[in-house]
Amino acid sequence: MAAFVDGARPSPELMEEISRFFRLLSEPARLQLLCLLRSEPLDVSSLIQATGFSQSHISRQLGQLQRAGLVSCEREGSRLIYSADDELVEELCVLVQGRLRQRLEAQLLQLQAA
Amino acid sequence: MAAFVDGARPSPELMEEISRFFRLLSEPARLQLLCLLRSEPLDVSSLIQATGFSQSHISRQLGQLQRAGLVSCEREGSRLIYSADDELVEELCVLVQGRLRQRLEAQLLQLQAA
DNA sequence: CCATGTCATGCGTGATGCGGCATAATCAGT
DNA sequence: ACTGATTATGCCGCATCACGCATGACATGG
Repeated sequence: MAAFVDGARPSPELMEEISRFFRLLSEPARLQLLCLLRSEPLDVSSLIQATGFSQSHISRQLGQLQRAGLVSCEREGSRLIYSADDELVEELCVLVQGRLRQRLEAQLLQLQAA
Repeated sequence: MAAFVDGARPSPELMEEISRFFRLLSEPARLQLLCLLRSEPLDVSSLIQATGFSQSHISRQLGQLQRAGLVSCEREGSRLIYSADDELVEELCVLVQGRLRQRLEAQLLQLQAA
C-alpha cells in the first residue's frame, strides 16, 4: 500500500540497492551459511565441513556477507569465528516461506477441485 | 531466534526454494516492474514505455513473475493488463530498505567519529 | 477471412557469477 | 624471525541469465 518512502515513487537507484541485497540471498550457499551462523557462531572449518564447499568458496561468500553487514567475525586463537547477529534475514525467510506454503496449498486445492 | 519451522533446521530444499524466490527480486528490472504494477495495473506497452526495455524482455520477466504468482493478467480488448496484487514484495522491500538506511547511518556516524 | 496490432518465443551474444585449484597473505605460537 | 596453520585472492572453466532481434502465435477489427 504505502510506498517505501511514503508518498514518493521509489527511485531506480534505491531499487538497484534493494535488488543487490536480494541477490545476496538468492544463492543457496549463502543462505545456508547465514542459516548455520544464525543458530550458532562457527569457524570456517566447521562451515566447510557442514556445507561441503571448498575453503575458497566459503571464504568468498563470507566476504560478501560481511561487506553487506550480515555477518561479522572475530579471532579466537588462530581461527576466525563468524556469526550472524541480524534477525532481518530470518524475518524475510519466514515471510517468503509463508508465501510458498500458501501457494502450494492453493495449487493443492485446485488439483482436488479438478 | 525461532527457526523457520519451529524446532527444525530448515531443509536444503526449502532454502533452495526460498533462494529462488529471492532471485526473482534480485533483478532491478523485475523489481521495477513489480513496483510499477503495484501502484496500478498496466498493459505491456505502458511498461515498455516506463522502463525503456524491449518488448521481448518485458514479456519474459512478466512471464517469470506470473509463474511465481506475483503478477496476474487479464485481457482488455486487444491488450493484456498486468497487475500485482500481492503485498509481500512491498513488505520485503520495506524491511530491506530500512536495513540499508540504518546501515548508511551507521557508516555516517563512523565517519564523523573519525 | 485477411490485415493489424499485441504478446510470446527461438536464437545468439555478452556479462555476471559460481566454484574449484593453486598460491599468496596473515596470524599464532615457538 | 621462522614455521605451520588458517584465511584471502588471482586465475580459469562453466553454467546461468539478461537483453535484443527476428519470428511465430493469437486475438481483434474491418
